[in-house]
Amino acid sequence: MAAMLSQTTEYALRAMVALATSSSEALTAQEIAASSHIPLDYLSKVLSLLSRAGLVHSQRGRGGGFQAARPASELTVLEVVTAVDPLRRIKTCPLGLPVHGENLCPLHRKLDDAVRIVEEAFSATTIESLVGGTLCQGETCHAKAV
Amino acid sequence: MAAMLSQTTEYALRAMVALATSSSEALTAQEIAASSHIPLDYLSKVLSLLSRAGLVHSQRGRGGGFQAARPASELTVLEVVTAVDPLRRIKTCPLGLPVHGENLCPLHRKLDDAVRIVEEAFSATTIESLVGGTLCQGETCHAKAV
DNA sequence: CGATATCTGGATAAATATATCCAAATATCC
DNA sequence: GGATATTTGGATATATTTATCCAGATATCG
Repeated sequence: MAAMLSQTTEYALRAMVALATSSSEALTAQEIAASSHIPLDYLSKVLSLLSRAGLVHSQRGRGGGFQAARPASELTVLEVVTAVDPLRRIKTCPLGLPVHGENLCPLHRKLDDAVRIVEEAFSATTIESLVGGTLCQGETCHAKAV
Repeated sequence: MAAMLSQTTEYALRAMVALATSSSEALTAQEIAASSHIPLDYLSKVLSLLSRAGLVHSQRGRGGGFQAARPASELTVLEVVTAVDPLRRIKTCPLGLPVHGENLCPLHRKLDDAVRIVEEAFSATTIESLVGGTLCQGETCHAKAV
């Protein structure tokens, strides 16, 4: 029953969209958690991953919070995914010894193809392109849903 | 750290390829487990799912085993995946109330797009097309890998 | 019918992902 | 400097996935 992307990935993307959407200098974890419906304590871990990956800057203490390290127009979905829960390309045979280049069996070549096309789609999608339609982001989701 | 596809899915596909590859009437779970390097007891559960979904026929007792219910040329990867661990299209906003049609926010529309293209790729891939290159299937994987 | 081989399915264990709790470090404000 | 707000990170709890164990049902063979 596994989704294609983990919950951690979903949270990381929501958080980056929240940061990209915000006009203020920085958002606290609490603010992001509230607006994006993410459990605060878990979000803290995810933001920590994003911080270590260099995608956000963090500031401790009163008045602190998180800021995107780069403009949303220069940040892709793939980078966010990779920071918290990388897509795993199949490079070697999962059954045995390493197999290089094109030497995967047809099954694993096809499965890797699927990962690759998702990778390509995500690398062509900026966080900026996810901002604007406020429907599933924050409170407005409930307001506008029917 | 989640892969895009679950271990269960990987096993189900290996098993279907094994059944499609075999020339004999039926394969026992033990034979499939050995040739495809799948834990026997776990494979039993997976084969049970495939059986309930009608993708394989099972026969109990001595001389029994599993057979593909349909020719491999008429069975797609998507059907196998769907039988054991369905891809979950995003149809409603994961944050709030149901949102119909095109009303997902940009983030979830993009994520659903990714699921959709994988779905399309898998529905265009037959199990038959996975048979033949024996590299990552069974013992030969170890033999030919360098 | 008895022995054997096999699937079926329940119970349980181990590993991993997700979530929660809370103390410590750090920065700001007064 | 003291009070407060915040990130950081360790410890633990819960849920889910994966794996294992084993008894029961069922079929074949002699």
